[in-house]
Amino acid sequence: MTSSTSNFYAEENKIFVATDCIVFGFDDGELKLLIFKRRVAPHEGDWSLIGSFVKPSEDVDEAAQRVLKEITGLDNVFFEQSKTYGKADRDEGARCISVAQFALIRIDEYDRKLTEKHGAYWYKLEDLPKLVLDHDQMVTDALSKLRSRAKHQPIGFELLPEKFTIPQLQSLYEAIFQRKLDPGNFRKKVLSFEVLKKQAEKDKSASKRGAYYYMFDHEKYQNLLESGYNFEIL
Amino acid sequence: MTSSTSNFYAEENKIFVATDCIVFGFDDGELKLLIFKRRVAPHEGDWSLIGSFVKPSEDVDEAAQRVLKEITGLDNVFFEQSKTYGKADRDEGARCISVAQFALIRIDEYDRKLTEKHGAYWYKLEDLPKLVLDHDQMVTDALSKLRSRAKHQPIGFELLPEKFTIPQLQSLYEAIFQRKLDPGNFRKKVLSFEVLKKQAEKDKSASKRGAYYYMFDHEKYQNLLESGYNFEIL
DNA sequence: TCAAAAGTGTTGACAATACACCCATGG
DNA sequence: CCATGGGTGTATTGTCAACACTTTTGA
Repeated sequence: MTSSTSNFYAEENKIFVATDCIVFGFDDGELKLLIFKRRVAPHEGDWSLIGSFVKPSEDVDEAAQRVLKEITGLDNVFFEQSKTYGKADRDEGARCISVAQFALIRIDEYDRKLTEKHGAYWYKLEDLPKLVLDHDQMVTDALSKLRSRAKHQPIGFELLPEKFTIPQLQSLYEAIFQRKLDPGNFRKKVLSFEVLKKQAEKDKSASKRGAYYYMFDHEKYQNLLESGYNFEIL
Repeated sequence: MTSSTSNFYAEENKIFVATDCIVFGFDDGELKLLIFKRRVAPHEGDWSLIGSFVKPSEDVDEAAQRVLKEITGLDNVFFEQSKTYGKADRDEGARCISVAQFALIRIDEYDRKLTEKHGAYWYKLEDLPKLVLDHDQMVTDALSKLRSRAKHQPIGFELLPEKFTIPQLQSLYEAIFQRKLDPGNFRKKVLSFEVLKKQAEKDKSASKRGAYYYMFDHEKYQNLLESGYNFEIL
């Protein structure tokens, strides 16, 4: 704060702070987003991201965790801050800024009954309905952030089950970047990082031959990160 | 907001929102940061980033522009949002979240008298004093953001005077990335983008032979950006 | 036995790096 | 005339995309 702001510590300068979550999931070869239909005014009946006001006693990050837990039943979800939306007129109801955060969740783990109870659904990214306020923009921004992160760090793994095959991983990256990748080259690249542990079992669901399962080696990854390794995928 | 939040539209849920500016400048081959010594409580006498509360009637971005104008006299400064700091206990005075934004300014253009009047000074990045609250973290984060942006887009130009030489530009990038670059390769790379207009005059201040001035061609840059060109420097 | 997915190997084009070398000029 | 920084050319190395090829197995 500048030196001339002593009069600013006044109640009338306080404003609402919200957080909205852009929740990505991956299922059936498609990137999906968790949104819900508002059941209270304002904007009753409109589609919206999941969010909440931040309480004075809680961290902004905690607020996001709280909402997501409330709706999916999940703890310990991967979160990253996307961007803060601070236009004075962005919410016609009251002055309110919103800290957007994106989450990546394993779509096989969430609590279906809980989400349905809250009127929340998974939508394919391509056919999202119009969202309330500036939430469309939030999705666009978060998606581009997800892409740039996925390009340089293997965060994509957060969206897959613990055990996954290389072709599954490839299909995820194809969904994120919306383009086909060469199977041979993708495999070589991703294995060259040496952060995948090959399992003994195979997944036979997608082919007769079957594809070996792999697991992400968080420890090895941390070590490489700290020694400044550059994980450039694509 | 979730469906169970109607009671949240209550005055006691409002909190203070501030913005803090990480103001980078480039001078004398060094990256510098504009900070100031607080003259009012709390933390009187401590070094701090430049910032202000966001007024209920103004955009968060506007607030940053306002403060920077107040202290440097500059309008139309390059700004980018860095990150929002939302820990409940980050400011022991009052609950207050802060949206950090970094600015790049041409150090030859600012108003010296104005900054001095406000107790603000340019510090070399290497020997910054301890800053108030979580401002040290803000600087670290903004710096890493500056680096990743500078790597993929030529935002470095915002820090140089309108006319600059290739060696000057190189020296800026060396300051940003804290490592020496090969003059021949740097020149080739940066010219290969074809967004620099060569001028007729030379800068003779750094060598007897003199180096040609260049100017950034914003128009050409915009065109290339829109056609999806990848400006990867380094 | 064959279609289809998993996985391996090879190649050529191109980009990054290191570095040798010429240029211009003020002192 | 030479030290110094500006600027150009080139050889080597490494990386990436394309694609041919082999393996496996259920239907």
